[in-house]
Amino acid sequence: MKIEDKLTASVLKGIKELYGQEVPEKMVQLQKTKKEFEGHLTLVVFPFLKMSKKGPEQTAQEIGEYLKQNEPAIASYNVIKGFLNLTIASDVWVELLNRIHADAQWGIQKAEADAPLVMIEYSSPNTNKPLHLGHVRNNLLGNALANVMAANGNKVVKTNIVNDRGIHICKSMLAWLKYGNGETPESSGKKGDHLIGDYYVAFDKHYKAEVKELMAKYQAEGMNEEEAKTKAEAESPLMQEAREMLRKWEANDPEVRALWKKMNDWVYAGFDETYKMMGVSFDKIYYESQTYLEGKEKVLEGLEKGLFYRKEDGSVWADLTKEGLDHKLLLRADGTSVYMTQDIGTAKLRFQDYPINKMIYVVGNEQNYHFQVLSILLDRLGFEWGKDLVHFSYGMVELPEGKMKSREGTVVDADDLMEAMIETAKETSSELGKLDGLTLEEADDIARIVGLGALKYFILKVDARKNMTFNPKESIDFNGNTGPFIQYTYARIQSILRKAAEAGITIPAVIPTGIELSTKEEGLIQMLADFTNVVKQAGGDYNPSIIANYAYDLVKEYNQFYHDFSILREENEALKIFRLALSQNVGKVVKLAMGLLGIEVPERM
RNA sequence: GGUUCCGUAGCUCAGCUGGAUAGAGCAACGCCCUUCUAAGGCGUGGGUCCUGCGUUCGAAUCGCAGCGGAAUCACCA
Repeated sequence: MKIEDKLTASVLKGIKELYGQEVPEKMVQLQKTKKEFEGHLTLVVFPFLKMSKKGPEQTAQEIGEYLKQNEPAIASYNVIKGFLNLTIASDVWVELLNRIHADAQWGIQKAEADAPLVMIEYSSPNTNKPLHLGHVRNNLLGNALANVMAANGNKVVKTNIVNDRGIHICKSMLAWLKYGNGETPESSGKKGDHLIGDYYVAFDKHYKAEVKELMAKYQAEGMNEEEAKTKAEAESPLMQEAREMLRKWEANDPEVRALWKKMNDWVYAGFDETYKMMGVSFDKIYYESQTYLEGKEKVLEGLEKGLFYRKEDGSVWADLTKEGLDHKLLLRADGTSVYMTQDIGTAKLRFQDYPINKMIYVVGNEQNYHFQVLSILLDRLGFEWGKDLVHFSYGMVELPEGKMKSREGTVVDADDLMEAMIETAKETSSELGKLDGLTLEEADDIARIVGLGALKYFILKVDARKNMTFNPKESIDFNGNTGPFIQYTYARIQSILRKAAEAGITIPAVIPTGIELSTKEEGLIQMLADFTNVVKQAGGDYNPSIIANYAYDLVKEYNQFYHDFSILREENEALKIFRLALSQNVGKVVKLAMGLLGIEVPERM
């Protein structure tokens, strides 16, 4: 039983005995005592003044005295204004540590057989260019959120919907045919996704040149700038060719399809490498080329049931005015799908594959309206989870100059960024002389863990809803509130544990009670115990950043303890064992918390 | 214009399910390695919590109004 619950029960009992009233549990506000006051938990007594008919201080005194007499866990109390600060006995803390100590997966719940199934869609790249910083945020958030949901006892299916069709892919294909000279990832030594991305940029370059030329021609013929631009864009031979290619693709033209498959496979091989380095994975991948026709069927079904309506030109619409929104197009007049239709089709396939109880879409906040609409449409179409679907909406990553634009080449490439972070980590390690006595392999592994840890933590510690600025010139920090700071604390703890093992000290399964603890030590146990609540809150709020901030607070507290107290040099044997056990469990919880974020921790650094 | 989100120290951010004197990191300055990893610890300075009104014993937190910024309101995906 949690200490808070135990105390709450005692307070309720006390109120009844002192003031003769039953009060709801909600009125018992127990919170962590602020650092500047003595005590562990604080009871806010203002809500009880009406029944005690006394001032706040006197009421607090009465309740405090009652608890001291009747609740063995309470060692002492003090009253400041309307706040009753309660100090909990050392033995209670040691017993609590023992519970944490006995549970290798402290705070992490396992999914029961009847646990709800949560599907999380994230990443969702286009296959015409490599992953960039925006995807990095998406992938890290999606992966962390999946871990957090699983730690809350849900069955989790991670899924990725790959946008593998459409005009943008045709642009890359066309440029490759025209300017590629048969270049392949093998022949060029480039990653497949980067190779294709280069041709996407090449298309844009040639297209822009064409438009410019045509515009000049039309303007010379007397058109104004805007007219000339519109006409030039419409008549650009390159763009027309790309559209023709898309038509051929939709008509299953064997040649176009073969090229499409070849080039997409190059891209997937590249993506796989990036995902692997990033440490993210998927249980099931869907491709839009396979789902985009499914939505049409579902929409027509809805049309028959009278959920949607058809305009004179043949296009199909949903009337969302009752929900305070607008009319939304679902099928074009020529019968082809739009974005929304595809998402409906994907939903249909997914529900065929899995008994989904909850669907979470990790998609940027520019899609807020889309998901508002999707929720309503899925609900109308009879998907039970449609109404409560979660759009995990995250803010944009911007550069100091503003938004990243892939066509203008201002994007921060995911592979480059990870490589740069690892390189920086390596340099830093070397400067600090941390690599002495390590093999090259060990040093590389640490650099990878630390470099990626810095990047991941940098992104995950921030509330996902907020837009964030990334300055490539100022590399991500390794000191202060950072991933490496947390990893460093973990490595320190492991170093102590290694030394203890070398000295033949073993940590028993049960730490004996009967020792006097410092407030620092008690506070650390309190924080460890709190991890269960943190995981629950992160799951309930769909917010991984809570885990990140918790990990930081915990190691900051531990570092103070580490600085102020001796562990291996402590002369009192019982205390030494306790401190070792405390350190070990801090290390364990740090590793679990970072694991939820998808961040590894090194044994030394 | 409608909708949604954001606004806290010079910068990056916590805190927001109402509670005590609003916290960290970075940057600046000063101190601490013959002692378990100094990627660390300690200290100093730095705030109209966007503004106003309201609810409350109590508001950074809740409500309303306004200001500033972002996204979106496509037969693009």
